[in-house]
Amino acid sequence: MARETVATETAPEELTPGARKILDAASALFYERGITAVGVDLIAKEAGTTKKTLYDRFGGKDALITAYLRERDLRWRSWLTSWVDGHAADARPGEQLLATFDALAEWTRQHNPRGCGFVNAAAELPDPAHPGRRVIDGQKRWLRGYLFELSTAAGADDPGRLADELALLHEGAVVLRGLAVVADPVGSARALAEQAVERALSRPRAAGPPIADTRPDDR
Amino acid sequence: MARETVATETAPEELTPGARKILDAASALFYERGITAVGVDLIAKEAGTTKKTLYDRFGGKDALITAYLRERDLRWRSWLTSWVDGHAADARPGEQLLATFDALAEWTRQHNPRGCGFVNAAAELPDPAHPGRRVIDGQKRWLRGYLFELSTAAGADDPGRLADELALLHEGAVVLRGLAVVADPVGSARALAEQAVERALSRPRAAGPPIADTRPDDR
DNA sequence: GGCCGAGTAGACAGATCGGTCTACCTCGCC
DNA sequence: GGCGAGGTAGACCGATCTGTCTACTCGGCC
Repeated sequence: MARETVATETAPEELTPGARKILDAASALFYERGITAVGVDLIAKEAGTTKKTLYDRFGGKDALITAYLRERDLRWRSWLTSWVDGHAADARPGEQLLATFDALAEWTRQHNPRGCGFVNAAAELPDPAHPGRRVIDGQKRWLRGYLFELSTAAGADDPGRLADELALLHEGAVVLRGLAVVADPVGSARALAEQAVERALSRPRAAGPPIADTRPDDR
Repeated sequence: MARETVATETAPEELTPGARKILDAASALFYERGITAVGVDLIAKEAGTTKKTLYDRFGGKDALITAYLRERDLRWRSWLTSWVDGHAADARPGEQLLATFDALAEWTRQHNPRGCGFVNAAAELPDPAHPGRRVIDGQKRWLRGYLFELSTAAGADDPGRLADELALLHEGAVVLRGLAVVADPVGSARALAEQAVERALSRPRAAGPPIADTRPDDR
């Protein structure tokens, strides 16, 4: 029983060819049609494999859902960090914070026509005990933490507040991308972010003990 | 066939007692557990009625989903407008725009522990032809239009841009409410909104022809 | 009294759900 | 040559899905 769940524990590169095809098919179907609405039969058929392989490699649908979320999370993290590192490495303070919105713009263009995959998944996983929920929480916490780091490095007067605000703008932009009601949500978010960053940097943090982060609950 | 769909076309007050119980039960279950995951048998059982009544009154699950979204939409609209009218009727310009976030704060406290019901529903209704999608689009467009009206009344220099920004902040706040990663998302959104409103009102609109709205696609 | 809208009770249908199973094939490695 | 991991093919299970149906009850209205 412990061996079968190996696919959800190790790096995605170590997946068996069959498991790789299944995870690819499941990722596309889960995002495009919803998690509950997609059955394991369809996934196996779309992947060109059989349910046997699916259950041998992943153990069950819940584990497959979790693997889908985990891989999407990893992809987003490396996308964002490599973009920020590459496009604003030695720019003026605050530029890296705004670069996250440029990364988001390109990400949504390529991978997010239907809104945030994690928000959508959370809507379908109401049970807080579901393993996928931990991945979703981790993704949101990671982004907020990353923004907190960049805010601190930029010298924001209250990096915790700025991180909260920028995380909010990220979420709002991604969600509105999926609902065609605002012309350029990422652009609007970036404009608001510029204001927020400007304000946070206009009153530079006083020298002294570093300001503690004010995250809601770190358990 | 035309008669059966009466419940989805008329005001919710005109619902039959049985239909009322079914819609109430369905609304709670759809929001708390997700739309696809909830079956009609459970809805009928939870409502203390039978499937027969459900199909006689609503015609089918899709129509029931649409009725759920429609009623939730109406409730939110009247909640927001009455709050804004009551709490900031004769205040200084821009105050009404910020009052929408106070209304949102109380709304999420009472009705939105699991994020935006419309965003969650959109995640489960990928088919653009589903009648529920029109309700979701209508809700988002209405909010954006309402914010545009308030922005214009407040004398914003670019009410279209301000409406886009405030709509974005609303969405971000509601979504983040459902994911406990930011301490007070509505508060953060309100803080950002204050900045945006202040900026939009600091350069009052020049006299002359009214600025045309720049909505993405009004069909 | 007669009628009809509304509701209850519950069987029923066909499809699909997640999940298990047997049987067989193929490939690389010892 | 033998062995085991990975895969294919497909039957099978019980449960649940949406949706339909018959039969009966109740209450208000003409």
